[in-house]
Amino acid sequence: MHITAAADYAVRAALILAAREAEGGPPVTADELAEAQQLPRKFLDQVLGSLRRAGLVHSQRGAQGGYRLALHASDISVADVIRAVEGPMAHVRGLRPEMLDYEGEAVHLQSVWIAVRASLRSVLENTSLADVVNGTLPKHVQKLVDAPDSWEQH
Amino acid sequence: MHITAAADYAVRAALILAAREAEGGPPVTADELAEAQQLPRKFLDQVLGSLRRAGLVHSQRGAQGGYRLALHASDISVADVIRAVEGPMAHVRGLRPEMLDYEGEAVHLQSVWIAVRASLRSVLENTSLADVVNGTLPKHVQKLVDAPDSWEQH
DNA sequence: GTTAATCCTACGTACAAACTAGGATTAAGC
DNA sequence: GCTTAATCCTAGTTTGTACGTAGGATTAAC
Repeated sequence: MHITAAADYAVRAALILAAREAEGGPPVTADELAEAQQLPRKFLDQVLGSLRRAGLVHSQRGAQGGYRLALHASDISVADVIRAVEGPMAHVRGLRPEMLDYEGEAVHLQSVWIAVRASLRSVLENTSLADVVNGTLPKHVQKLVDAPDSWEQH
Repeated sequence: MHITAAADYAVRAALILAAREAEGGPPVTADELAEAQQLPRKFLDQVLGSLRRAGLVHSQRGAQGGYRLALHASDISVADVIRAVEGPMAHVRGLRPEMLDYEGEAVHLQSVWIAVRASLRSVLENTSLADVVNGTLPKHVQKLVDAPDSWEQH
C-alpha cells in the first residue's frame, strides 16, 4: 500500500515534460529533468527507460536529444505513469484482485480489494499530467483534497 | 501500491474471529485460524502478534487459550487491520503524504497523493469486519464493486 | 571526429517479504 | 505438581524488491 520512489520520480519527470510540451521547444534531457526535481541522475535513467518502453515518452538519442511526451499531457494519466514503473495497481500477494479466490467467512474479501482498486483508479486514471501541472484536478478528486480529514495523519 | 500477504492473512484471520464472536464460545486458537483459511501457521503467529500489539485482539495463553476480537466486529475496520501489520497507508518513499514538499511543476503532486490516501480510506475505514463477513458492504463501496469496469484488469 | 546525448547490462547494498525453527512462558485440568 | 495445550519471543533463512551506481556501447548533431 505504498508508493515507491521510482513511481514518485517518474511522475515528477513526466510533469516537467508536460510543462515543456506546451512550449514546443527541443526535447528535454535527463540532466535537465534530474536538475529540475533533484532526482538521482542514473536512477532516473532507468525510470525514463520504463516510461519509454510503456510508450508514454519518445526519446531522441545523440546530441540535441532528450525526451518528449508521446501523447498530449491531458491524455496521460498519473495511473499510466505509475503502472509503467510499478506494474498493476492493488496487487494482493502478487495477484490481481479478480484472480483471488477466498473461501468461508472471507468470500467477500475479494470485493473489498476490487473496491480498493476501483477507488484508486477513480483518482489516478482521471487525473492527467496536465491537471497536475495546472493544479486543476477533477472535481471529485479536489473534493477529496479539500476534506479536512484527508490531511489528518492516522 | 500493493497489499502484502501479511495484510491479507491478518484480515482473513480477523474475519474468522468476527464470525465466531457472535457465538460467544471459547477463544479461537491460531491452529484453528490457520486451518480455516489455509494460512502458514508460524507466519500467522507473527501476524496475530501484530494484531494484539495494535489492540485489535485479546489473547489468552495456555490451555483453552486463543484469540478474540478486542472490539465488536462492527467497530473494527479493514483499515485498522491493515495498518496493524503494514503501517500507515499510501506512504510515498516512506513518508506520509502530508510530509511531502514538492517544488516547481510538481507542487500539486502532493494533493494527488493526499487524494489517493483519502480514497483508500473512504473504502477501508468504512468497511468493518462485520460488513465483510455478512457481505453487506457500505453503499458507496458496493457501488464500486458493481461497476463493470472495476473487474476489468487493464 | 568530436561532442552530447540515450541506452544497456551489470553490480551492489540494504531492507522488506514471506516464511521456518526452537524454545520460553503461561495456564488449565487432572 | 505434572502434563498438555496454547501463546509468546527471538532469531534465522531465503528470495525478492527498492534504490541506487558504474561503465561503457550506441546514436546523432555539428
